[in-house]
Amino acid sequence: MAQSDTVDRILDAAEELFAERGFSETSLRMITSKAGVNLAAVNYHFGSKNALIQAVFARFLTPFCQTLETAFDDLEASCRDTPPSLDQSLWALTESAVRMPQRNEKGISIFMRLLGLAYTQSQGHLRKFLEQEYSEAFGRFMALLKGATPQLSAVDRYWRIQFMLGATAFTMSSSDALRDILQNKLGVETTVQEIAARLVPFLAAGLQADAAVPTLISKPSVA
Amino acid sequence: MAQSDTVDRILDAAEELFAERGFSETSLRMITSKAGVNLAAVNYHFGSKNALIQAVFARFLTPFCQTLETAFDDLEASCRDTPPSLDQSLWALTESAVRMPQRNEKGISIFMRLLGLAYTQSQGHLRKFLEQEYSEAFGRFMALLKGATPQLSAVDRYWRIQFMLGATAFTMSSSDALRDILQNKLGVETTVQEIAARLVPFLAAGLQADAAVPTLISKPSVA
DNA sequence: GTCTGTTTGAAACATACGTTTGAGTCCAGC
DNA sequence: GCTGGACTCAAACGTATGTTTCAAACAGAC
Repeated sequence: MAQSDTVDRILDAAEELFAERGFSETSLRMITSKAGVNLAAVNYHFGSKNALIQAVFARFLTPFCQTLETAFDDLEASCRDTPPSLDQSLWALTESAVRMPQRNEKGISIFMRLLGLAYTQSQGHLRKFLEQEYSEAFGRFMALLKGATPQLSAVDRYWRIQFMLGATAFTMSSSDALRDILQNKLGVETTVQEIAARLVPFLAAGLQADAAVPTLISKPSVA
Repeated sequence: MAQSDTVDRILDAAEELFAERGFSETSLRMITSKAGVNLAAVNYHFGSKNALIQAVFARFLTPFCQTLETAFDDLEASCRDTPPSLDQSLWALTESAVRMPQRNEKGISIFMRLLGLAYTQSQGHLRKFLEQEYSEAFGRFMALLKGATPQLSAVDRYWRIQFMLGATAFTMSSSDALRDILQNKLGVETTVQEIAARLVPFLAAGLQADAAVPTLISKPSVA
């Protein structure tokens, strides 16, 4: 075997199982038996289950963030004085995600689902790890959004970015199930790229909507 | 004690702990010790942990769906020939949520977080239970959305509804964390009502955005 | 007061988990 | 050929979980 083929097999199995079932619902025994390796191999190679979780994220997030930074460099270089538009920034992001070299056809949806889980499941160690490692790329994207929406207040922008993250993470994390439902209901096939193509205008429109007055809750008058 | 005060104390404790930590991360022992009751009481009164989870949802979801159906009745009665507008439908939903009688000040955010968790954590039994019990109200809301967006194709509408669900479920499921971050960053306090008030225009704008051509993936030309 | 069904209590049960151990295997370097 | 470090393996460890048990306490009806 190549030097520590075991490590990769553990990572592959863990990635898929985590994406399917979440972190706490996936045991090391499931992972090792799917990977066809010994139970002790996880603690030998990674140290702990938490460290394995972080390694799974690092394996796809590190190259993704490099791709992303390059895309941002290109974007900023191409329009030196005016800030990049919202569409351009969103496309830079989605393209980097879609164009990532995938291990298999499920790659992109596993990727998205893991990101969604990272936000959703309250794994303190993961949140800290991601903040430490990848805050730079995230910060650059935020700055791009800020430049593209100067009309928004900081608070409005903050919440709308959370809404965007939610729509993206949620949709992509269950994209397989949602595609199946659509296939059954309307007989329509869909690719992840098409979902992204539908998502981007939705997000852009939401982010640029007229700001509401958030302190007043009032029912719109009927007709 | 009143007849099975124990049941309510278990439900209260479970509700709060589930919202804080998720389902699998909350043990029956945490729940019973927080509730000040014996461990066996859960299995005696509810039968199993899964049944307790469902009971927690039923306690707030059943009255909520009744409120919701009434709001939908009113809405449809008030505009007999033209279908209710998108804003009206969205407001009927959020108002029903916000106006629910709360057990305490954390009530609404617990409510929202639980709904988010129900979507996010892959609890098969919960999903089945919710579909069985509450599909009617959900179906009515879908029909309202359909009437309010006749310009959208079925496929477009399908995906945009998923985007809306995602933004809502995701934001609400981490609303406490997101509020804390905003408090630290910009020193702004936020209520769940305000989040909802910001979310509605975002969703409405996204749902009504011009439809994109989803089969073509093309980078927007620079500047 | 006694009886009956309901509810509580402390303890145990079986199982699953993450982790550790220590013997065994493999292979490059000398 | 031997040695030493890297790796694998089966087994065990300690702990935590959901669930069950059965005796004790309680309540209301007669």
